[in-house]
Amino acid sequence: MVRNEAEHDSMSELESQIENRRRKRAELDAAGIDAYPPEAAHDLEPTGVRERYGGLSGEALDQTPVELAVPGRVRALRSHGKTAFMDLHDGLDKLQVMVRRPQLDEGSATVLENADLGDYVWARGRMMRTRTGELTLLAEELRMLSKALRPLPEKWHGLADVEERYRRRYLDLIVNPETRAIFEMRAKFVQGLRNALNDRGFLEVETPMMQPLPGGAVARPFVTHHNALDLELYLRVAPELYLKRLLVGGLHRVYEINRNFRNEGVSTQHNPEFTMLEFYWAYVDFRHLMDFTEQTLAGLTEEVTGGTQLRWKGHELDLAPPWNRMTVVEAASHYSGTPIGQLDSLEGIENALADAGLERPANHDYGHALMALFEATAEGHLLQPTFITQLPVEVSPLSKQNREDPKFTDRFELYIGGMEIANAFTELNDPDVQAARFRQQLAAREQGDAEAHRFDEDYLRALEHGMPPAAGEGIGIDRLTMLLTGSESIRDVILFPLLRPETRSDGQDSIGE
RNA sequence: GGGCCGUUAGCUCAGUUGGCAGAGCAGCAGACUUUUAAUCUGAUGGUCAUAGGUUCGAUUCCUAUACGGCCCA
Repeated sequence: MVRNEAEHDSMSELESQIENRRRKRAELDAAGIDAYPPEAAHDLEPTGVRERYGGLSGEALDQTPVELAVPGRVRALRSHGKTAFMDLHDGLDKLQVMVRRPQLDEGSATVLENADLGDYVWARGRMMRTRTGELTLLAEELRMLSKALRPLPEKWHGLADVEERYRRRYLDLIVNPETRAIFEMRAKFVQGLRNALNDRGFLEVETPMMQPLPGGAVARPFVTHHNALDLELYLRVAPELYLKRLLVGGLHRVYEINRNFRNEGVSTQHNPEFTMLEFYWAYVDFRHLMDFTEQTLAGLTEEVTGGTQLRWKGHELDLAPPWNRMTVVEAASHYSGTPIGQLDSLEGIENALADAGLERPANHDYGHALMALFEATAEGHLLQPTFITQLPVEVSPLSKQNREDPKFTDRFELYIGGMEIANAFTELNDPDVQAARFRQQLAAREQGDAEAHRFDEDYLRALEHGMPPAAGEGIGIDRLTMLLTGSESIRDVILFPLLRPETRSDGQDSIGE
């Protein structure tokens, strides 16, 4: 296609910047300098240099010279005629490098000539302090470690465009130190959880993420296919049923920290893949897990953030034990303003739903109605850590019933900041009762409840071999990280959250259709 | 799925009640031997998300679409 002149020689701003950088790369090539050398022998990175020599005065550095080779990404470049300064970053800290052009060998001078913001550069020289007292490497030699062909976002404002931060997380991490801090805190917290469990004799295991029968949670699964076996498989919605098979197998304290996949909408609190800790503890019941949970989460919060208080959406949360404990009925009654006695029948709850202007849930039973009332009226108010106990049996197909009131199960959900953070219960280990629960779920499924639990014969068979009394819990790592870091969207605590694929904006897609 | 909002230079943002599109940073050319958001001079850089429509004229108004954000389901 013939285009007119104006279009012909036009080069976008970005293209011309890339062109400039490629030109510099070519000049390095022409000088016989490898723009992408295979290694970079060095003494310390910028953070290490500061840790080690940050306390030394200029005089001390002059008296006992320190020679160092340091690599890093060029984040600032200030040229003053015959002198130039560059800041080398390692992601945590920076080190200023000073060069005097007349004192550089020819190769180093070529590197300086052709250095841009964003390049990885290596500098060797002597440590000193400048007139302003800045700890500085006075370089005698420079090497290019990796030539960046694209420009970085602006140094001062960083990368603000939310979509760009998620799609190009590497840029977000380079220019926004808060982003890095979130993921470091997340890692530290997960490590603390592992330590807490390992210290109590738990064994970390990995169970299938691809399951022939999805189970362990009320959720819709992703479907996939194994070619060689010609087998429908589901990405797991929970590891629960496999971990409990391990209880049967005598692994009496087990846990797994990994991804679950639920085929549902995306929101500030939901990503289709998310990370859960699930652990199972033989011979204890759900009350024991409440104690363990509040102690452990409060302790780790303090360890990671320095205190038990958290700022969350303008509120001050305090994770210091003891935490509130109330039953679902108590919470629903309190926050909906319904007399507690009215909530012991399906009819009473449906009246309360109607009074609150809420629709009846599709599953026409006591448990689903009660949970609908609770979720609509109470959940968002539960800012301070609160254990909501005694969930109804209809929504708890894997929990053991309460011995006094069989309408309810020995189960709790933990709410913090208005979000469900954890879910735990005394495990149902009576194979006959479990079989009956599966049948009930099957009936619900046949009536159109796509989230109802499947009938898992292989799991029942395991229970028939005897599972010790036990309690199990799942803790949402992403949401906890949100609380710890004050992130109001789950996408801010997941490195690569699910986004729709980018489409080209040059109109090409709209032609074919 | 619904409602509201956003999309302007590589980045961060102005702006046009419809009349040649603006700044800072980055980039380019130059000056400068202790700067650190270096400074100074100069010249650049735009399909104003995409596709239609209204209009003498649309980046601006209208419609649709894409992607994103927030809220609701």
